[in-house]
Amino acid sequence: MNNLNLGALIKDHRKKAGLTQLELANLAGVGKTTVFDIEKNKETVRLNNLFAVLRVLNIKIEFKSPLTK
Amino acid sequence: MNNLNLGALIKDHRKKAGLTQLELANLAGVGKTTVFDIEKNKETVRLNNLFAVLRVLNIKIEFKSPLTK
DNA sequence: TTAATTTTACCGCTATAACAGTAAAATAAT
DNA sequence: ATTATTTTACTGTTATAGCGGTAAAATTAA
Repeated sequence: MNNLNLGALIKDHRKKAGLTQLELANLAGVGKTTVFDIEKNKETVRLNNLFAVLRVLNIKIEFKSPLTK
Repeated sequence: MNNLNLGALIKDHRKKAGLTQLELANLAGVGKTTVFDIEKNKETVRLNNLFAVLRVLNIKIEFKSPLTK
């Protein structure tokens, strides 16, 4: 899905990992502004930056369609 | 997963939909270069552009982690 | 084969994401 | 309450994604 709550999902995972936005940003190798934007569901972020954040939080992406099922 | 074959997945769906890169780009409201880049697994594309392409092809995204399971 | 289509790969230009500061809200801790 | 921490929201600058145009490969159709 075009998950509009991706930001909330990431924030929740970050909190449970005991990380601040700045710590997550440093671990992911992105700027703090980018983490802030991602958690605010700003969809103009770049895919590589999102991937870097997801990797730190151990969140996997799956793509599904009628063809892949 | 940080699906490295997202490009191939999209290309496959596009082909099965009988669309050219240019047609898909127009339907998604992005430039042809963007579709080309996405199919080449260029991860610096912007999330909104990827979402627009996925929507046209009816591909859904899911995020999974030990916490969401 | 040849012709038509599509994909790949450039180009220059424009718009803006990403960045590190900074500072003010908001939240949490004492 | 006060203090410390974190988040939010700006800034100016820099790097580059995205764009249409073009043209050459590659692929497909005739």
